[in-house]
Amino acid sequence: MTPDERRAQLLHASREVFARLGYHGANVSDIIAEVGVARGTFYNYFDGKRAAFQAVVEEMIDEVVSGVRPIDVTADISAQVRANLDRLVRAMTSEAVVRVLFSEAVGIDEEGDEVLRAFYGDTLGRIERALRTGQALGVVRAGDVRLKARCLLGVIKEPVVQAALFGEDLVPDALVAELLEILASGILVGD
Amino acid sequence: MTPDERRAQLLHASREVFARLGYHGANVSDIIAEVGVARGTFYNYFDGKRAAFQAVVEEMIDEVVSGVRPIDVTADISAQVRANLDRLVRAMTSEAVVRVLFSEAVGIDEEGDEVLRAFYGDTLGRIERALRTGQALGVVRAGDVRLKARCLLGVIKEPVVQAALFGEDLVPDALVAELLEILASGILVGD
Amino acid sequence: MTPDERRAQLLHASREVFARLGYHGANVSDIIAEVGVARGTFYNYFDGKRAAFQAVVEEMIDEVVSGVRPIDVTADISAQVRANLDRLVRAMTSEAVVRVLFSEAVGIDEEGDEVLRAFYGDTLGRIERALRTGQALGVVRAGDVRLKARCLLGVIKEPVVQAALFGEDLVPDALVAELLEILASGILVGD
Amino acid sequence: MTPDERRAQLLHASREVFARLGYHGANVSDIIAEVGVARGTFYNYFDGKRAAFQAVVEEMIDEVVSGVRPIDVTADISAQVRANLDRLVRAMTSEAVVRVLFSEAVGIDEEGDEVLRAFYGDTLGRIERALRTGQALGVVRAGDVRLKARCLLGVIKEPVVQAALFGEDLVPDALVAELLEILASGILVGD
DNA sequence: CATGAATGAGCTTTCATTCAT
DNA sequence: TATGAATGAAAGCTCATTCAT
Repeated sequence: MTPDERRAQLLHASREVFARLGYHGANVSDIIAEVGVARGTFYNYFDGKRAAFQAVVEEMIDEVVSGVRPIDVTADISAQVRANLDRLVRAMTSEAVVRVLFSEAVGIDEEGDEVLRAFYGDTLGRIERALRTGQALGVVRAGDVRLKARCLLGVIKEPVVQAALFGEDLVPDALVAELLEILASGILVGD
Repeated sequence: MTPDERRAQLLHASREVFARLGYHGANVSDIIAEVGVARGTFYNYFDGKRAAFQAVVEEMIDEVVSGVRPIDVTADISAQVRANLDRLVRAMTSEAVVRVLFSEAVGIDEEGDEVLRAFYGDTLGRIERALRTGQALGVVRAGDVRLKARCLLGVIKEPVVQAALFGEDLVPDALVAELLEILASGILVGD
Repeated sequence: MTPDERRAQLLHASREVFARLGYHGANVSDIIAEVGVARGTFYNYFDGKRAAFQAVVEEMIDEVVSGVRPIDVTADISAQVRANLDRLVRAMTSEAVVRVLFSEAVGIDEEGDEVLRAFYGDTLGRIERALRTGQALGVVRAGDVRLKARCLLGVIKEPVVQAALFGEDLVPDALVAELLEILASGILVGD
Repeated sequence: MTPDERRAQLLHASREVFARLGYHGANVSDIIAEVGVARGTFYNYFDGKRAAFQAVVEEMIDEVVSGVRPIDVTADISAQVRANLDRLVRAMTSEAVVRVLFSEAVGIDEEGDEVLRAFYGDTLGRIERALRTGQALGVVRAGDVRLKARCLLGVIKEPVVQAALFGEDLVPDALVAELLEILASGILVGD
């Protein structure tokens, strides 16, 4: 087993353990037990529990962020929006991601918050840009884009978080459909 | 100082400390230092750190939930919706509430999750009922009410959470206005 | 047992243990075992192993330093010198003091070195002042007082250190007598 | 690179590292990093950290001890004494030697103490023999030679140790001159 | 009721050493 | 000989909780 494989193995185990037990509930012991490796080995690959968690968070952030692609205004926009939404929802529809990224990662320490701010800053920035492009094209309503972006993020995230909290399986397609409708028309019957 | 006052005092201090330091970052020492009372006294009023936190969470849940009143269909509906949103946003626009309820309270233990599920179940139930009423009245679009309710919660909650994460002051009025627009018409320019 | 007594008890045990095992050889476990107290109790009284050691060192420094009294030039000088030497030698003729102060305390960390520098600075300062007074009175040879002071300290300290290293019992009186002779006439037969 | 060269290289690096960081502060990692060699290689040449330190100590002891030559009574004695002192002071006036030999080497374990006892026994034995010769020749005062030897060692060693502790540069010539005066006449103005 | 000294399980982390390649 | 991944014993420290006063 090469060092790279070992590291991957430990990272994977960390992800499992942190998702199952949470940051504070998880021990280094749990992680090494999962891999079947000695305590010292863990510290050969990560600076500590905190660093392993950070690595897990960053991996998850990558998964989520990489799903959001910039909109090509010369192609079918609504198809791209739908595709982005779809990838985003699917990336978030992993209990592990929800648990770790949206719950455990919050408020561990200042450095962790920094990473999270970077994540949200990045994600929201992408959404904002898309919205601004949409405004220029006349397909997005006028108004505070930052606020709209946050609302949009919330409308996507919350159903996922709630499904995880209640242990339900989320059907991505249904959520995407609902989201598209809300995007298009809101919730109230506009006349 | 009567026992009730003592308990209130300790609860208040707990709230402050948990909001400032988070559940895992806070010590019983911090709480008793805030009140200026001996360690044993704390345990005379609460079963432990966990129980004090639970009490804080429940107090906060009450504050948030009590803001959402049932809609009286014989009166001006949109005014009631606006008023509900307003109270909800204001109740959540306390850094303490956001920090404790939306971050720290998640995933501490199974019992805590139960309380949280109750909270969200209650809140979402109220929203669902309102939506169903709205559907019956023809002012809310058809479709999965549970999903809509969660989306609605997210659209309210996320801007608040993000503002807290980035340390910004949130203007409730602006948020409420935005929310109303999204409710009514979505984000995209309807045809 | 009052807190003060407890602290004294722990300090005493720390002194014993550090003297016997050295700083690096000693564990907090050794100290609490000596007292028969729980681990946490130790940390209620000292910030940690390092702090307990510091306290021991400072106690010992006090014992040694307090033995050196300023010379009253209006009284019998040589008697005072003899008395000072006597107290100094006796204070240092404790295996514990020698071991801890002259061996273990050196080079633990920068803060520890600072304390040690303060100790030596203080002690050597007293000796220097006495020598300068002696020079003014014409009873001490001219020359670099700082260097003389260090030589003087060495001539006192080394026999004590060596006796400890070889596990011999040192007879303070014999050492004091020898020191007085060296002070007065050196080692070589003067012309 | 021959095995002998490798060993010398590792020994040199150990010396550097132990002098800089002290025995307990130094890691095997530090030593191999200094040489740029793998961990296992270190253990091919030394039995372990302890053994490498011992080798360093013994090397230093040789340097110091070899400076003290027996007195040839048929030649100029005081010139030989001066030369011995000079070599001794110069050998000790290396921060590395002082740090390692006079601080770190003390009290590591029983075996280390044995080596140190051997060193001091040897050095003090040489000094004692010289003193005894001097007594026979009538140039050294009568009295306990062992005690005198220790005092003599202390008067040499302490200024060196103090200079190292305070980070001062020691001028060997000045120290030698002072030592010669103390040897000859003590510190007090005789008769 | 209030006090606060005592408890001790449990956690993270270090690092000298080994040994298969 | 050189390598370096793996090992695991051992240490320091925290802090929620208890209970005798």
